[in-house]
Amino acid sequence: MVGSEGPTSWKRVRLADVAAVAGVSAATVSNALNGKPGVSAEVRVRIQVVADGLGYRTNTVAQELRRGHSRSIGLALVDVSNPFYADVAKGVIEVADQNGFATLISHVGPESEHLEVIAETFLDRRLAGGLFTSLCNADASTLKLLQKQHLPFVKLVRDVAGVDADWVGIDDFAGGSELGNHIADVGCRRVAFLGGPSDSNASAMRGVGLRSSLSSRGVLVLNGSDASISGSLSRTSGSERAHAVLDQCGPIDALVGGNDVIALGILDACRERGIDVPRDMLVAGFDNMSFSHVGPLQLTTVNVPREDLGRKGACFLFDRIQGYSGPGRRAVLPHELIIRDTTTR
Amino acid sequence: MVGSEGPTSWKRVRLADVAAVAGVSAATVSNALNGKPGVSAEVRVRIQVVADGLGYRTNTVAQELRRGHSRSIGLALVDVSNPFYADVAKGVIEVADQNGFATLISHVGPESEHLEVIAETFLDRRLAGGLFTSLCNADASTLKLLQKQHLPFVKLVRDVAGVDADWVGIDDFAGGSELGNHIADVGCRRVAFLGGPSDSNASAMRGVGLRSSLSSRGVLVLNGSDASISGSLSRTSGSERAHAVLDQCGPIDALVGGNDVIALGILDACRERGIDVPRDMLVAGFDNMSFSHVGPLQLTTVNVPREDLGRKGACFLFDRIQGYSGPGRRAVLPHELIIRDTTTR
DNA sequence: CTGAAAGCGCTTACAG
DNA sequence: CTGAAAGCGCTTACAG
Repeated sequence: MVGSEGPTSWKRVRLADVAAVAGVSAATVSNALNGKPGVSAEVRVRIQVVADGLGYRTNTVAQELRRGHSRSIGLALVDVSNPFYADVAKGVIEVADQNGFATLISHVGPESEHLEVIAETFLDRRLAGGLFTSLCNADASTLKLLQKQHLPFVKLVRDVAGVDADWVGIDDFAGGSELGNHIADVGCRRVAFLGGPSDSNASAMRGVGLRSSLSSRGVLVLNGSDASISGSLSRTSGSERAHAVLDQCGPIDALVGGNDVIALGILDACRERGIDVPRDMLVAGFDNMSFSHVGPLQLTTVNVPREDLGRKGACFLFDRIQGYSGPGRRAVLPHELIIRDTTTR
Repeated sequence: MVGSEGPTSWKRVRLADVAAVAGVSAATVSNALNGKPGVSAEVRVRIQVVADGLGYRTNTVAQELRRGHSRSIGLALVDVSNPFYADVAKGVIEVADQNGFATLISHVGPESEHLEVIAETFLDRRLAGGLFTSLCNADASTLKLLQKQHLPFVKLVRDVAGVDADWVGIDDFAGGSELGNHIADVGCRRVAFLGGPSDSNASAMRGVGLRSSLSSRGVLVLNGSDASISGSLSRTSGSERAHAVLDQCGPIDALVGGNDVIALGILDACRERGIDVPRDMLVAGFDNMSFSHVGPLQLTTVNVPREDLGRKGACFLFDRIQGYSGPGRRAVLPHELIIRDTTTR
């Protein structure tokens, strides 16, 4: 058996080895193994037997080079251990698997630090395409580089202005607006919003939607022009900003986080100050992460179909990989307001 | 500029194009771009300018084929959207990035369904190595195939008997045993354990450790030979088994989950039955997932350094990729018992 | 139905 | 310091 003659001189078995043993040409082995026509049944079987016996495995790298296209896609995200993106990644991987593609996951830094490096890696590896999350407006030039190099890609969740490409997300404005109406419905008059980063268009639209419905209902948004309105999507940021707003804005009926992680920080601050949610104040978040409905105090939030987002994005990408080349499409997936303990008195 | 002459006939610029424009040979361009000696400073600069001007990007696929080794590693896990593995993945990706390697993430099914297919993919893509989580004993033959093909890999978290390879995990027995001592310390006399899958050696050792310390303290393990002792690592499984045990085993002082997700299910069951934790009964989990300390009722658990596990595993793998070939090593990372509300009266 | 030859885009000895 | 040639392991027209 090939491969058992000592560790120093070990070589993987190549297609040429199979051809030699089977007594046919490399071309015939290639055709047989790839199920192409023009190989007699008898030879086909013989080649398969020899290949199996030798433990032959095709070399995908050589295949890709020769065929001129790879069967891998790239997914760029801020952090796989962020459950939001982990769910998106799951959807992407699922569709990629179904298409026989591998998924390569890269981490961009929290401020898109490495996006350009990642894009270049995708290019160098000749990936079939890419999916980008956590985009901010400054990334437009990098995405344009990708377009110049004809690498198909889709924008997930966040959009970036001035780059015509497929996008998949939800209607953040509508989500924010529905949440605002609910907050008004339950009688709040003085509300503060602790949003996400100012350069995320998704975060921005959530805030705009929320504030538009709130003010149309005559509800006061206390920190409209305040620094607290935007910040990082972290629990500590939520807690710190909640404290700041509670110190500065007088009585508050409800505090809304730009996502559930921020809302968790808000709940931390409430615990620290002895504020009883929902008796003394209401709290809501965004995203419907699993941790938002663990334990006795469950969070009101807006559901975002994260896996579906990943799946739909991957489908868009595979359309393009398979040759579709129309203008950028937009898929707006359904969101849903979920009312739980923290806004129910 | 190359690449602007119409969409129908677009070609990426190759090293040969750079050579032609710069008026040197391909070999010289290669040496210059790869920082090899033997290229005059003047020529080196000229080549760089031409390459940049043309928008040249090296073709990693061709490089890999020629050099005979890839700069990608594979990571197999049950599900990236499982936060346990997402954290492990984060550690792996971090170290891979530092080494200039890409990380390819594959999903094995819940019962290792696709592990063999994934292993073959890793082989076919000529990956530099692989990291495997969620392994069960039936996977030994697949791992041996990898060894026969000389693909370096490491086993993460779960171990599988009979496969000599690097392993990184924690001392699950000791973790279980410490948890058992704590449960005994707070005065419990009748305890049930709702563990993970029977073919996971990590789950098994947690149970063995817990039960050994419990019985040495004279505490009764109610479901020692019961079907409820093992099951899937899901919230519903935890809840269902908690109900079963509460129905069948008489009074219970504490219910311990094989991981935090199961413990969450136990808490669900308690809520449904009106059992007040920790007043009426104590609950503990394992893993210290972030959701275990959200909200007012925080879970006692055993911390597992998940990112470190991923990092250490990747370091082991890179040792081997860089030529180390000693026998399988074992890294036991520190765990820590974390006592919170659910076992504090 | 089968094979000889060329080529995907690089890098690596080897000569000069 | 630079270049011509061979080759990594495949696949793809093209002949026979």
